[in-house]
Amino acid sequence: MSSQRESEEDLLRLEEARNKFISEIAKNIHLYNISSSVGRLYGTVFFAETPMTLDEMSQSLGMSKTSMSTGIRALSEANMVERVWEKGIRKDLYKTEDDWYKSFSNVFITRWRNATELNMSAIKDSKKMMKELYNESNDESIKEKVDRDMEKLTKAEAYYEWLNEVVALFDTGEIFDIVPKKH
Amino acid sequence: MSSQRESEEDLLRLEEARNKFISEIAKNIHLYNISSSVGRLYGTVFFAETPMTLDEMSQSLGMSKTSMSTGIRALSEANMVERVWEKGIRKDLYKTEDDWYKSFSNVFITRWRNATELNMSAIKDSKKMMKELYNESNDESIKEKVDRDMEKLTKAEAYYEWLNEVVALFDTGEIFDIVPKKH
DNA sequence: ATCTTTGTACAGTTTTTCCTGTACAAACTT
DNA sequence: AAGTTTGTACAGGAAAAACTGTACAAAGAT
Repeated sequence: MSSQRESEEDLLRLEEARNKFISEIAKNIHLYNISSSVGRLYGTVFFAETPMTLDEMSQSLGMSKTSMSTGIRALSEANMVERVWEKGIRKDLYKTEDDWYKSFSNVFITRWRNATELNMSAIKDSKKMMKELYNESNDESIKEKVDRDMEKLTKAEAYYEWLNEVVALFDTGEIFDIVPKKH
Repeated sequence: MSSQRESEEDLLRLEEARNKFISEIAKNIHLYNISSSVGRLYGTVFFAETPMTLDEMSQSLGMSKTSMSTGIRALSEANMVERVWEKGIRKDLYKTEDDWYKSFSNVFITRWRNATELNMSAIKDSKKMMKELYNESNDESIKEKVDRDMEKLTKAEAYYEWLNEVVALFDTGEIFDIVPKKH
């Protein structure tokens, strides 16, 4: 038999244990470009026994419902939480995406693919402008400068091509042949 | 022969071509947890024909020398620029690290390794607390909750182990056997 | 030893980000 | 149809980050 008092103490201890992990998540989630307090939100939903409503989150974190709304949106965009349907319940319900591999890949792939593509396209533009300048200029010192710059850009380009292939490794799931998922 | 006027125009065009790339870097450098204006600083040093002093950067960007100092420190910590010695020159000189693979790896590895290790250690702590609670509690509903939480944490742990191995792939350079460097 | 140059710590200001409360539209209930 | 409930847009306020100028210590020049 367990007394009421004991149970309350136990619940506090459970809270404490959960909080340890939640705090760490909050500290490191900036790697996903997500703020620390939205990280706490994630942690809260992660440990929730059932999918949570915005009001429950607000209550649990002592923050406004508006913040919960924007926080959940950020987490959704990063594929870290998802909306869940339950019949008879009018409020929106959210749970954490339980495939951690998927959320990591999603964030990593989208961010880096986007960056490499934009950078590569900027390099192409810059090179094109420089080539034209090279052909049209009569100034030797300018031509030398352009030459050096183009070389630098070509090196950068090669790197971005490499990075793009690395991203593809994750995108295709090939990475899991190299480093298998753990169970 | 090239006139003075022509050369000035050419220099402007070169500036413009460089700026195209610099702006793109500035836009995407937040992926390295570096602010946009420090990204411009990076780009400026990248295209400089010789290593730059803080005063030259300040002049070139129209920003305070203090900002250059802190900006360069951030870039150094990310291994994106390095200090360079030239005899007879008293001022500190900086150039960009020209091995892009190295700077990427450095940032990626340090950040993610650090995060995974802290998270794994937090998971271990949380699990330990939960195990103790499980053994000491007499409340069945608490025990169930603890059970479910531990399962969640175990899943997260497996993921972090995987991530850690992925980081090792980059750390050891093994990644270059899988996706070879471009030339 | 004195004078100059150079990088950065620090305090104050500006800009940006984060958070809240109010207000309201969309959807549901009666 | 009128009345509720629920999520979010938006404006204003609080907190954090970025930037600047001043001041000074360390190192170099005279």
